[in-house]
Parts: sequence; structure tokens; C-alpha cells
Amino acid sequence: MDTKSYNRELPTLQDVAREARVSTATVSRTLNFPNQVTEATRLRVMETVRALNYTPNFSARALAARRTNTYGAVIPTMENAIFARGLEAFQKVLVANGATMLVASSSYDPQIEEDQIRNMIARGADGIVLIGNDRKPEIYRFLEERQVPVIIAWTGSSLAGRSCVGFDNVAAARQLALKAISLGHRRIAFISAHTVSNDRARDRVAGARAALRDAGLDADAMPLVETKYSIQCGQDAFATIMAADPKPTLVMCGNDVLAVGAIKAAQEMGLDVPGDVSITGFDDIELATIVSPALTTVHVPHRQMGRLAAEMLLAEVRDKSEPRQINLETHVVERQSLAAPRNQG
Amino acid sequence: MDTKSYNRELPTLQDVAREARVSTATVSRTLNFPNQVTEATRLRVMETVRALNYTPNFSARALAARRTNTYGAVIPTMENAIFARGLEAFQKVLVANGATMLVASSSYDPQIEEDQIRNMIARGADGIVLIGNDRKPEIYRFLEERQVPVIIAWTGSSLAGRSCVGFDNVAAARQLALKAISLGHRRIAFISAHTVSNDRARDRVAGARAALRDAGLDADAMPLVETKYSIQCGQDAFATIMAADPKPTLVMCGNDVLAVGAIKAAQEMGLDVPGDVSITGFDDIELATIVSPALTTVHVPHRQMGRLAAEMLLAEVRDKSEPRQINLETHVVERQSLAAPRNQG
DNA sequence: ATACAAAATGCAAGCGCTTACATTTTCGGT
DNA sequence: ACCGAAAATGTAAGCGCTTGCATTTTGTAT
Repeated sequence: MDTKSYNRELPTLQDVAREARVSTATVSRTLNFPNQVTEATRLRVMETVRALNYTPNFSARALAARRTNTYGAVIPTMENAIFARGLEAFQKVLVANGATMLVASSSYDPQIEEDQIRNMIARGADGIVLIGNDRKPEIYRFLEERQVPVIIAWTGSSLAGRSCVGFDNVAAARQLALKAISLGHRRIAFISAHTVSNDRARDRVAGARAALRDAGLDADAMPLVETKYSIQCGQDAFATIMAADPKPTLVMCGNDVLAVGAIKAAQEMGLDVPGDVSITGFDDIELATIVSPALTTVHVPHRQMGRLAAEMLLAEVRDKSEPRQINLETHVVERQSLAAPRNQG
Repeated sequence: MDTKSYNRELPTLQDVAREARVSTATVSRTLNFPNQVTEATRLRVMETVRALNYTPNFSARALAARRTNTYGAVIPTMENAIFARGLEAFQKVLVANGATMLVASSSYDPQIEEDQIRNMIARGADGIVLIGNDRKPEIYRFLEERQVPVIIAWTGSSLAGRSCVGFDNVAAARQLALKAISLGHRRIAFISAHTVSNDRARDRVAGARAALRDAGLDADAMPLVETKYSIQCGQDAFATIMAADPKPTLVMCGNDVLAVGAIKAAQEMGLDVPGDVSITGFDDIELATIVSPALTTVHVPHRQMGRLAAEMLLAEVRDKSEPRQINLETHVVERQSLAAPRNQG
């Protein structure tokens, strides 16, 4: 009679249903909509679930329900803390709403990013958050076709009707540069992450240039080194920049990681920061307060972006709310790495 | 005739099959085992795939094939770089083998960790890597029942037949402590992450104690502060420790993050490191070289662990290879935060 | 041409769940 | 005790894919 008397397979919904003497539909309801079910059956079903150590099969559920209750985040890197705080806040909101987060990193490689995005969609992410605007139009088309809500984070402006939550990178960098100029800096150099397919990086450079123009200086003459994202790269870039003549009095960096590298390089060259040369960062990650001198940098509202991104995504998916564009405030955090330049020819 | 002339749904395997005038089986084979299919049909199918912008549905595939080709990693935190390098190496190996990685963080909370593990399994992870041994036996039972290969990382020893790749936390901490003792330190205090359900933390404390015993000192008298995992916590813990009398000449920290906090606190208290008090870390993350004085710490083979974990997991899943236990070497990295204690009462 | 093995393809039965819709049960009001 | 609406439960049809087995096609040796 019992054809599967010795069954080494995992328990399924069927098994629970049989054991609890109800239909599979009822088990499913007990699990998903407990209040649609009598107290008595609920207890009985839950008891069996426990007894059998049953766990629902996620794939089957996703396939049948056509939603997964999971949201993806594709970030450029997990190597440093830049996105960590934002992610944490993102996850916290999701968990509080009974959803789960999927993370993937692209290593700043557009191709990997595309793969990761497609992967997330294939896995059935109900929504997705991406960093920055720059990516192939076909990716956006793909996403639209799949009708997957997208939030662009880390930038306060996005194209036509696309949701975003971030801040104005141009304005923030400009503000920092203006502060430096008002301190007397005239020869400013810039170390940036690669600006190809990275609008945040590009905007920050543009912000510095704008400030120079504001001050009547030659923005195009600003020395610019683009490099990869690491402390070591920051060190190397700084060396390159200081090989020039005349040397800059201030080296602005597109992010704190590069700035820390620059400080390290300066100290290894025997230069005093900010005495001989000032250095600024961008992001205000924890690193900025640890390095000495502590970094003067732009504070970016990481947590707020993470939280808002999650809330917006949930709203778009669950309440079909309209896309929104949120532009948050940033401010310059003055620490010790920026000071007035010394008088020198 | 054509009942679905205007179809806003996503293309499925069926659609591709119909369009390419083959069976669904052939499309499936073209995608999964291209060499089981004629050049001509392969080209034709791939062409339609492209034309329809078809992406396979991951859930359906997982459900039907009963494997996902994805591997999970549940780590305690993404907040700092401790696990970042290991993860990166882990992912690299997976990607090179056509697999993908799933990450989740537990925030050092056993309950969240358990949820995350179950979640990964429900999502069909073919294998999973966990940090440290400490967790409820039922989790291990659950995993065994599901026959999911597990690798325990960050520790060189694990229970009965369980795979692990790591190092000897006791020995490493002991070695560092012995070095300090040989420099003349006698009054040693320890700042540790919470040791409940964290065998790595516990082992490191035990290592320090062992060294004290080796030197004929009273190991039980060693001041110990347990705290959460952050720079701020390290600062606070250091303050607590230095409130004692007599003060220690060396404060060992269970990890670099706490050590950085300790250094900060010391400097804020006007203490010179290592002149007035020595401080050591554990992990050797990038932070250790940025703080000043640079941290004397234990170098942990992050990348190697990540790489090996992935290789072992793949081997266990694909080649049914036996569990292995790998114990890697660590070594003390001498920088500036540890020096001989000043002569004082 | 013919026979036959090997290669390519097709058929169709699931994988474990959700959810319209149909059916049964419950319960308050008379 | 009886009726009808509401609540609870059951039935069964998929969701989009993989894969064992059956069938057809291809290529080779006679």
C-alpha cells in the first residue's frame, strides 16, 4: 500500500497535508495567510510542519506565486565600507517588512554588473536598487520590459520617471572646492575613480571644475588622475600628481579611500598634511576619522539612502506607488586634512 | 486561431521552442548542453533566444533540475572589511566555475544566522560556507538532513567529519601574547568580541591566557572586557580597562577593529602608543596599516580561506569528494603599536 | 542500396508550490 | 429546527523548466 515506506526525500507540502489530514491548499494558506484558517487546523498543521521539519521550497513557491518577496542590490564593491552602511539600512527595512535582500557586487565592471542584474531578475527579484545612472540603455529596457521597479541610488537625479534617491554630486564637490578656494587654494589637483561609466565620479570632478570657474580660474588646467578604487591606487596617483611642477597646494580625491592613499603617500614622501599639501575626500566613511590627519570630506547620507531606497521599492511593488526622485542634503565635514596653503611662490 | 495574439507576458522556453520550430527539450539542451545539439539547430535556437530577449526562469530551472549552481555564504557582518577579502576570493573561484554566490549577513546574531541559513537552503543553495563552529546542533542536523555540504571557515578544527578551512585561533593569539611577554609585558588586558556563540573570539582569549600560563603568570587575573564589534565599542572598552589600577602595559584586542578603537581612545586620553601602553590587533585588515601607530597584529589568510572554501565546496558537490579539514598558517605582523613596556613600578 | 549503431530530437511526466473556483461547514437570526 | 450568507476547506490546473525514454535522423560500412 504505502509505496514510499522508506523515503529519504525532503518533506513537501504534500507530506504535511497528508499527515495533517488536510488539503495542500489549506497547508499553503496556513503558511501564507494564517487568519484564513481555523485555529484548530492551524495548530494541527503547524504541529506537523514542526514534526516533519518542513521548509517550503523557495523555487516552487516563486514559480507558482510569481513573486519572491526579495529585493536585489547590485553595488560596485563590497571591499570597503562605502556601501556597507547603506546596505545595512536597506536590509533592515526589508526585514522589518518581511522581505529579504539579495546582494551582488560588480567590482566596478559594467559587464559584471549587467550579468548580476540579469541574474537577480532571473532569480525573481521583485525590485532592484542600482548605484548611479550610467549603464547601457538596453539594461533599462530589459528592466522595463520585465516591469521590475528600479531605484537608482547615490545620485539625486535620474532620467525620465526613473526613481532615485541620492544627492547632487556636482553641488557637493563644488561646495567643498569653494571652501578650499576661499582658504586660498589656487593650484588644485584631482584624483578620481575612473569616470567612464561612473556618473558619480564624473559629477564630482565636474563640481570641482565648476568651483574653479566660479573663482575665475582655469578649470581645464586642473590636473586630473583617474585610477582604480583602492588605497594603493590613491598612493600611486598622488605620486604621479606631485611629480608635476608647480605642485598643487590641494589634492582633492573623489572618495575617502583614495584620499587615505594620498595621505599615506604624502607622509611617505615626507610631506606634512595639511602643512605642505592639503587633501580632501568624499563620502565620510569611518576611515576618514581614523586616518591622521582626519579627513576633511563630504558627508553622504548613506543610511538614509538605504532606508529610503527600501521604502520606495516596497511602496512601488506593494502599493503600486509612482516613481519618486529624492535629492538629499550633503555637507562638508571639516577635519584636519584641509587648511590654508602656506605662502609659497 | 492564435489565442494569444497580444501577449504582454515574458517569453518562456515554450515560446522559443515554437518560434525555432523545435521541442522544448531541444531548447533546454541548447542552453545547458550545447554540444548535444546540431550546429544548425543551436544557431537557430540561439538566434530566437536573442530575438525574443529570452531569459530562463531561475526558479523553474531550480525546481526542475533540483540544483541551482549557487553557493551561499553567511557571514557575521559586512560592515567592515574583515570578511570582504575572503568573500571576494570565494566569489572569484565560483564565477570561474560558472557558479554564483549568495551572501547574507547575520549581524553576529545567532537567530538571524539561523534564519539566513534556512533561507539559503530554501533558495536551493547547493552548498554553504559558515564562519566558526558555534551554532545550535539542530542547525547542523538540518543541514545534514538536507544533505547540503557545509564548510566551516575561520577555524582550523571542526567536529567529526565536518569540512573546515581556517587556522588555529588559540595558537595564533598565544604566539602574539608570547611575543609581548618576551618584550617584558606582564600586565596584559584583553578586549574581545562577545565570546558567547563565537568560538573564534573565545579561542583568541584562550590563546592569550595560555601564553600567560606558559610564562608562569596568573591567567585568570587577566582583565577581560567583552563588547560588540565596532570602533566605538573598542574605544569604550579601552576606557573601561584603563580605569583599573594598576593599568595594563598592553591591551590585546580580539580584532583589528577593536584595536583601532583602543588606539583612538588612548590618544584621546593623551596616552602615547606604544610608549605608555601597547595595543595589538588580530586579522590584519587594511585598517591596521592606516591607523597610526600601525597595528601589530596577527595576519590571517583571508583570500586563501575564501579560495579554498570555494574549491572544497565545488569538489564536494560536483565530485562527491570527502570532507577535509584544512589548517592554515598565521603569523604575527610586527608594526608600531607593540613595544617593550616602559619601566614603571 | 541496405543495415545498423550513434547522434539528434521529441514526448510527456513531473519538480513543489499557489490560487481560482467549487464545495462543504459553521453560525446567527428566525 | 431551518435558511442563507459567510467562513473554511478542497479540487485541480498550472507556474516554466529538466530529463528519462521513445522515436527519428544521420553517417558509415558493407
